[in-house]
Amino acid sequence: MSEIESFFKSAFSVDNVIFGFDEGELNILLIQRGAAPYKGKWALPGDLVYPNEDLDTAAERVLEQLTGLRGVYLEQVKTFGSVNRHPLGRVITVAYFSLVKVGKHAINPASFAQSARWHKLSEVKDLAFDHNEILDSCLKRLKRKVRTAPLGFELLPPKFTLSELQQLYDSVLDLPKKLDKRNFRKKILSMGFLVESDELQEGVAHRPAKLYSFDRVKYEKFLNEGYVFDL
Amino acid sequence: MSEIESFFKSAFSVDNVIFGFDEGELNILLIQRGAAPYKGKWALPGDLVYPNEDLDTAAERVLEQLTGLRGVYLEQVKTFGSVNRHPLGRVITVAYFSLVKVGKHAINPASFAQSARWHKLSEVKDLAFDHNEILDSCLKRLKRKVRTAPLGFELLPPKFTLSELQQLYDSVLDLPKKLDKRNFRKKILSMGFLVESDELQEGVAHRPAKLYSFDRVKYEKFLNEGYVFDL
DNA sequence: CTTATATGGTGTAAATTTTACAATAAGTAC
DNA sequence: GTACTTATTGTAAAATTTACACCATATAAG
Repeated sequence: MSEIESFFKSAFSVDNVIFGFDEGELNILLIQRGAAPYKGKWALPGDLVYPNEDLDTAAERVLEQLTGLRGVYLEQVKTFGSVNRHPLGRVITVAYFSLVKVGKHAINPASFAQSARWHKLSEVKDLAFDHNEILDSCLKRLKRKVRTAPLGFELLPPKFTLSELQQLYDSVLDLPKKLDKRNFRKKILSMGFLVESDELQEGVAHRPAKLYSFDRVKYEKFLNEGYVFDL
Repeated sequence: MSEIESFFKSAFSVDNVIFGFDEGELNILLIQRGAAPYKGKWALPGDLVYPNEDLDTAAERVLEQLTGLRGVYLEQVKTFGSVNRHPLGRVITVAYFSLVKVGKHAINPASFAQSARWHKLSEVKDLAFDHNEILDSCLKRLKRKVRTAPLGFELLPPKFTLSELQQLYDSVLDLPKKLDKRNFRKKILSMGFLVESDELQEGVAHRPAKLYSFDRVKYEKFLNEGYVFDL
């Protein structure tokens, strides 16, 4: 094999850390591998990139095949290419993370693996390949990004309470101390892109909270006036 | 050709945005292409990744072959993989940026291209391939990173004046208003990891400034005490 | 229906950080 | 020695961040 040919003995893939928020906790969607290598192990959903497919498109495809969702938030994070990261050959993988609303979709593992399900982030361990490292990178990115862009809303239903929103931030940021309730509400409301609905929370055994929603147009105005999201 | 084979009809490369700081301005090191495609055009230095080479190693190699420098700051930024980004085939490229001290090295274009030289960032335009887009991403990353980590020092000689340091920040950040001199000095000195030397600036036609240097050990202490670099 | 329980919702004062701003000091050039 | 250029330093006002506690309103239990 000529030297130039050997450059083409490689493939590239995308892997997707799909974050969801459920039961007050950050979750990720994993597949269980149905074949070697790492048969039976949990792994990030991913696939080889098709020859005529852009990277972002491949990441969207993986997500859509698994969840049926389109148009969700997706961000490229980092590329992993250690020589021996894949037992069967040289495969470099581009890691993405996406944010989905848990429950707004059915999971279809068939196209990928023997099974797939949500895992509490706190219970994830020992993934296939270098996927623990990939997860760490994506989580770190999420923690940063969630403070500088209004991404939290991608993980919540269209209408949510301020406590749910704060719980989300507390969970994602995982700070030694929880955010202060009054200060959090003051700050997020002062930005002016959350709109109060006239609906209330239902089915709770206590005073129901008001439901709010994120107004994208108002957020654009907020940006155009020179403000920045910073939590 | 079988479908699986077609996955291997691709290659990957690294491209490196090498930043330097000279004459009060941010500069980048470009090569001039000696062969098609884009013959004669200026481009980012880069190369295919060897079959047994890690991505970071490839980026270090490109930098070392061009400048002779090792151990400089290098950071992966983003991967570009549009189907048609390379006229000769499917090549995805992992973009890195590095920070070097201009003048501490000789440039050796031979291994890459017909020539190579530093360009003022403000005068760079119309690069080969999608390299303008890559440059934009790296510059954006640098702008963010320089405020949250003590990277500026990588672009300066070991001993520098506070005015040089501020000039660097003004240049990199390119804000509508320059930083305030007194506030800048107060803030950076209060972090406690710049050490004043007993030397003075030489060869200037005005009061010479004190020279300072960055103390990496003191910076580690600063971090361990829970502070964060934030400028 | 009364009480227990749980979360929702709200304001203010102190501490800290950020901002704005100008006069003197110390060199070289002529 | 005079002109010129950049170096160096402090303070007051404004803005932001932090800390903190009580009453409201719903369901659940008795």
